[in-house]
Amino acid sequence: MTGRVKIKEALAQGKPGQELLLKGWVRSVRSSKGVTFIVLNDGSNLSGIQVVAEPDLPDYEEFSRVGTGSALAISGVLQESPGAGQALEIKAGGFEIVGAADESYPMQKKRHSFEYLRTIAHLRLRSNTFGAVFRLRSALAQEVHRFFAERGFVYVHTPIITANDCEGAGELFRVTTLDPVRPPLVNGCVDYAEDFFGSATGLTVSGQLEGELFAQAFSDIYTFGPTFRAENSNTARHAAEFWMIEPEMAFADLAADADLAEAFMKRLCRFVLDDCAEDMNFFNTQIDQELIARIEAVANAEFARMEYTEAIERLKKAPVTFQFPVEWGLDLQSEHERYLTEQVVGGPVFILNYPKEIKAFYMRQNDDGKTVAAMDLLVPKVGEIIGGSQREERLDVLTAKMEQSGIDPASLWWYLDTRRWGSTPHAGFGLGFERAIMYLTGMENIRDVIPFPRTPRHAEF
RNA sequence: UCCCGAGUAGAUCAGUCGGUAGAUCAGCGGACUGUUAAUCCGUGUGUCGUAGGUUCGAGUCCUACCUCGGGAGCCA
Repeated sequence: MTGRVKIKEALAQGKPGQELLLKGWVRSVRSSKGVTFIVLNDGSNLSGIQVVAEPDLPDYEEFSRVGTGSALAISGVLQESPGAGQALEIKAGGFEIVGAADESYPMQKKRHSFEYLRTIAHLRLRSNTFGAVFRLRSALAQEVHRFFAERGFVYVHTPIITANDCEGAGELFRVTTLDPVRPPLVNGCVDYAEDFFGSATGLTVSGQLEGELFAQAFSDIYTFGPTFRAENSNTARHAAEFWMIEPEMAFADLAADADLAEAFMKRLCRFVLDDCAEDMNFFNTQIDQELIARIEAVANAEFARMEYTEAIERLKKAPVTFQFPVEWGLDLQSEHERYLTEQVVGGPVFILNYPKEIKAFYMRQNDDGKTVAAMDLLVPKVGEIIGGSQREERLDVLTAKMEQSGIDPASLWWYLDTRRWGSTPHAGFGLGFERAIMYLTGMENIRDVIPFPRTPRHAEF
């Protein structure tokens, strides 16, 4: 007998007659007088493996009464299964109850609501759905790195603690070592000069600005790390802590940015279909029956490109009434985005060149004086999934935009320095990792694709 | 933060006109020689979210608060 083997390996590479040692947790027990079946799962796959025991097994009685949730070690022989539902199973020759679980184990064999499972986030990991979600999340993260590595992108770890919230994107979580009850004051305000970093600091809301600095030295870079927003938003799509992927390319314009985003999205779709097939089939069966067809369509699609101005014209001509107004100069609402991608295009579409008033200060001013080189990628069912832009590389234009936006250029002197010496046209985009997972799995709540989600009033586990 | 909905057994829910608490599943006990969320028989379970109020009487009506969910805004 060799050492412990993962169940996925045993099923993929094992041959009938082979002796195995398996370890995992009990998902279900089906017992009758002459035979007992236990589904054992060790997290390596969705299905687990069926363990068969007959009364000749030493301590058969104890085995047949083991509780759901128990940790077991099973030694036995792999054999072809006469029953339907699985090709291989293991005939138990010996077992050890590594960690017992009694009847108070909160997870039942039957289906639970996601709301209930969130209250036992430490145990929901042992369910089919969350096993599939977090296996896929792990595999997808590794694929993100492979995608960029193959293209020669440098992976940057941008700071998590930062003194700049200049993007104005969301509220900052404060980071401080000052006494919250009696902070040092100067002129009635908290004196952050006394604080740990000598200035007011918080958790990062984006690594983009630092990413741009790296792009001006390494050409092509990406960040992939945690991001924090202290917004009090209670929706299925918002979390206070989430992971974001932000590539940035020097010597690149908006078209190159869209090309990268298209290749990236298609790659992620292709990957989960090919390499997470068992889990994807589960999602397709249990969560969203059109999932695989939709992801397959995106993987094979030619992404359309449409000017914002044209998008507005199309929406105005649309034979449907929208809840929100459609007017050049206004931002697109979710209903507009979905109409464009689902009805007008029938597939993924980039909307390009938005009015400058509704976009961030760092986006590149177009020659028309009215728009900036921004892009949003819209996909069926969710709307916007990627947002990006070509950045303003001209020092004078950028400085003026900052002043118009109420940002003190002096506070971002280092950002402006990259425009001062060796400035290049450059572009990048941002993708919320959890939103990508939601899209690829059909899961509808961000709290169910983050292991231990942080949302207003929730930092448990 | 705003709007809407919900909170009853371990889980998911029903509860009529205000009259004193119910189903299914899980669990537990038993049966069963190949099951697949096994099946069959038997069996128990309650601070009805919290605090007030109306009433002879409140799970049910009223008020406030708490929590959760959905939608919106904001966004990734």
